[in-house]
Amino acid sequence: MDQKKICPRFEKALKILNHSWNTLLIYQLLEGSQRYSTIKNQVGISSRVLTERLKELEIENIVKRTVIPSTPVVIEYELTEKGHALAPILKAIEQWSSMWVNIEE
Amino acid sequence: MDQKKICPRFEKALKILNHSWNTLLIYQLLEGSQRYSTIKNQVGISSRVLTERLKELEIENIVKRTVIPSTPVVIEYELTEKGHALAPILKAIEQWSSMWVNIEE
DNA sequence: TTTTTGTACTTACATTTCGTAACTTAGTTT
DNA sequence: AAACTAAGTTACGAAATGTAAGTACAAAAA
Repeated sequence: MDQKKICPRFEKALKILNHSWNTLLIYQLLEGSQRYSTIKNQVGISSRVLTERLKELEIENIVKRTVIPSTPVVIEYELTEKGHALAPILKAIEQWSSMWVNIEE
Repeated sequence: MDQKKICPRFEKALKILNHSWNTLLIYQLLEGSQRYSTIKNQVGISSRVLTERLKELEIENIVKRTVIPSTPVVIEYELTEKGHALAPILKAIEQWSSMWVNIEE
C-alpha cells in the first residue's frame, strides 16, 4: 500500500554507482591519476560515453579534471576524497565476486 | 597499449550489480522474502522490467523463486545464500552515501 | 608553407534498453 | 456468466548506448 521509504541519499548513491561504466571507471581511477586516453584504452569504453560519465562524476565531485597545458594538451583525471571513499565498496564487490562468482558457461 | 586485465569475476559482478534496479531489488529483498506485487510497489519498478530482472537474478542464483499454490497463485522471492552475501556491499554503499551524498539542489 | 600527427573530445546515426499502459491466464467469488 | 486477483506479457514510443567518422588546436615533419 505505502511506497518506498528508502533513504534518498542511498538512492542517489545507487543512481550514480549503477549508471553504467561508473563503477568500473572509479575502480580504474583507484590506481591513480590517469589521462583520458589511458582510461579509454584500459576500460574499453567509447569516447562518447566516457566523456559523458567523466563529466557526470566531476559534477558529483567524485572525479577531478586537470588540464595540463602541454602540446598537445593532456587531461588528467583523478579521484577526489569523496571518490577515494568509494574504495570499501569496490573492495566488497571484489571480495564477493572472488567468493561467489564463477565464469565457466 | 595493453588493455584491460581486470578480473573477469569482478567484471561479471559489476555487470550484474550495475544492471539497473538489481542493487535496489537486492536491497529490498534483504528485508526478507517478499511477493512479486510487494516488491513492485515498494521499489516502484514496472512489471515488465521487474520480471526481467528477477529472472536474471534467479539465473545468477542470487534470488530464489517459490510458487505458493494459493488462489490466486502467489509467488515469493527471496535471497539465496549468494544473495545474502551481497549485504556487505549494500552496507558499504549506505555508509558512503550517509557520509558523502547531499541532496539539496 | 603545406601536410601530418597527437590529444581530447563531438556529432550523426543505428541498435538496444526502458517505461507505460493495456492485455492475458486461471481459479474464485458474486 | 461476470468480476476479481496475482503474476506476468505484449506492443510501442522514448531514452540510453555503441560505432564510426569528424573537429580543434598547436607543433613537428615534409
